[in-house]
Amino acid sequence: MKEEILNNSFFADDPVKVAPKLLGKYIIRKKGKNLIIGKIVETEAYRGKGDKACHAGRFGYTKRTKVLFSKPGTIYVYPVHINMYCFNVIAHKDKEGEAGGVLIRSVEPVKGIEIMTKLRKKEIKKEKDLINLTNGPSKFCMAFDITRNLNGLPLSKDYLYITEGEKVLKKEIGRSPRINIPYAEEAKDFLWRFFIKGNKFVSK
DNA sequence: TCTGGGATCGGCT
DNA sequence: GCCGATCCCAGAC
Repeated sequence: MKEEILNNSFFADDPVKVAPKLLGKYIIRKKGKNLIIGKIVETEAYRGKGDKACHAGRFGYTKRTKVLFSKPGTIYVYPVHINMYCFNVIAHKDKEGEAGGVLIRSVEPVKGIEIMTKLRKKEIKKEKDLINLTNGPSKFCMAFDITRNLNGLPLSKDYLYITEGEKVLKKEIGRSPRINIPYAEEAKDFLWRFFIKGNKFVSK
């Protein structure tokens, strides 16, 4: 495992290229003295222009979507339903008017499992309970205490950051259409979901 | 094991 | 008003 922190240039590219590159990376949440660490095992790319699944593509520049147009490496958190959030990192070719991001769909717990368990208000009795802790975009947000007060902030070693983590080979990466975007017309068939093949913490 | 429905917030359609 | 980049539980098999 490499502890080197990714810098913003990592995210200054097409989200469809950044999304698979994030697999195997460690996402780290700092809460006081405690660290919560997860290995990223599933991501989805959302490209601004021409992507009807992406909020920026559907609605243009609005109060909610303006964060998608901000600098690569910015945090985008938004409520998807009641008390549930999704976490994205802004990724695009750092040019005026560009928008896009990468959704973290699931992670494998590496450290701080007791804290995640408390935040999720769950108990771990079987292996299945452990998998259920972080194998979905909103579950991951709950387990990592990611809420909308992080929306619009940059990734930072003070509270939330991503490191090199583990290397993932190309042949280990699977891809599929994105999940739960039936309204996105032709964009719902784009193979913009990426995951580590065979990893138990992948959501489907 | 699988499926359908409820939750009851918040931004835009 | 409408409905979602979701989760969880109850009830059916």
